[in-house]
Amino acid sequence: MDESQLSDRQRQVLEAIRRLKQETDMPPTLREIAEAVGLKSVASAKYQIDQLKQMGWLDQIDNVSRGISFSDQGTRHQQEQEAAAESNVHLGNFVRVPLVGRIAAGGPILAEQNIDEWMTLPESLVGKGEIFLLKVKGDSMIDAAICEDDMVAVRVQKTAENGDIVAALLDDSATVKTFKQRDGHTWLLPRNSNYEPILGDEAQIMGKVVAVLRSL
Amino acid sequence: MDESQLSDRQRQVLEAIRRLKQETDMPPTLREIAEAVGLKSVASAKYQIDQLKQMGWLDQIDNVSRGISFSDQGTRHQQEQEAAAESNVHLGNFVRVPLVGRIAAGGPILAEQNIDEWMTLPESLVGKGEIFLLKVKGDSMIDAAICEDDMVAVRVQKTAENGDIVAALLDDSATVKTFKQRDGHTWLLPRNSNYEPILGDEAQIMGKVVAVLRSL
DNA sequence: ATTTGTTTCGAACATCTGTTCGCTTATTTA
DNA sequence: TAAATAAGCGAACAGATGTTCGAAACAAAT
Repeated sequence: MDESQLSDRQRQVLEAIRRLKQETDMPPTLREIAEAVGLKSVASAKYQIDQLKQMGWLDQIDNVSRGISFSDQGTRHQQEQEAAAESNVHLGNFVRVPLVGRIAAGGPILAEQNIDEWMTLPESLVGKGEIFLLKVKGDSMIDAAICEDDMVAVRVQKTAENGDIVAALLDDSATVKTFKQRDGHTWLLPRNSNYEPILGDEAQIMGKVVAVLRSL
Repeated sequence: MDESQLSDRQRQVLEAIRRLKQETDMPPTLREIAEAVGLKSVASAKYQIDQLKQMGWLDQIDNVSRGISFSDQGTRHQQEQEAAAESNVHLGNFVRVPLVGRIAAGGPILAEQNIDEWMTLPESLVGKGEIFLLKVKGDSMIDAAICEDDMVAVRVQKTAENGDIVAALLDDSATVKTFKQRDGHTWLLPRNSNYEPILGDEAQIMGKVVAVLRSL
């Protein structure tokens, strides 16, 4: 994804989208883009958008007004732009994460009714991605230094690597265990010699534990 | 601008706008709002928006799709909401805490040259008071579920109670141990059978550990 | 010069979105 | 009880927005 393969017009369009989005706090319409870069037809703007979409710079939702957004790659580039433009202003990045209470199998984990409260944490602690907090029940992970009533920050992902500490859904209840695949089976390993490994073939991986928080 | 004059429905609408805006990175349409809060008519959503607009909570550009934004006052309130983390009881603020690096005996612990970086944490996690962060060296507290490279939040205080986990200054280096007074002596107890208790009569108590943070 | 591909334009169209209106329902007030 | 107010609904309408299509302008290559 090299910027050098962009035409002047394409750079102009990307920059206009960034600027308009910052000014109005919402993505621009095709007509707003057309006017911003001096195109006299909406179709021309759409043509440019379609090109950038195909090149992977933009995402767009069909038939949705202002449905333009930067793709992951495009976002990365935009952030570099912004960082270069205003280098000293370090706006601390924060993530607003829900503390999930009741867990119901089947339904979406992050449904509104499951959320007890919200907490805002620095991104330096939990990283990027979709994060939620889970309160730890029991002492099955004590040898991994995770105690009862600790809060774990979980980044949503469907799979995991061997050795990752994951939050998994098993029989309507969430559990935190070490993830291990072996002999074609998935195991959820407690880190406490008083507990036995759990066969996790039927378990649903909610995400990977990326941080541990404990209030004393 | 008191929140108490808001009806349940109005609170619901404000919250939905905030949530949808965060999820989609653009303000919602009236129909999206209607569906989000369970209103079956677009007109009902507009009715609510008009109310909130008149009350000064929202701004809206006429005839512009997704033209809804929080007014200055509304934004202020939203930020308070976020800062408060919507916790049911705790209207906690945020605390800006320094991560202390090098420790020098004698001098003030929180001197500027000792501070590596700053982190902003929710007060619900670390509580009130003068707080600093310390990176843990070694595994002497492993049985208290505090590992090497964990960060402990320390609330500054000169004394401690038996059983408290404290940060203490001993021979120019900071250490985290369990505090115990017995037979007129102060002991700093490691929580790892490989280590021996330390006589802490000469140690300077920096403060009490009130939280543990671990990034994985 | 001809061809080819890219880009722009204008217009028509389909869909989305905001607005208005009359009517109902429930709640509050007189 | 009756009137008034608040809240919601459905439908129709108008304006905004995305989409499609054909034609024209333009540049580069043959």
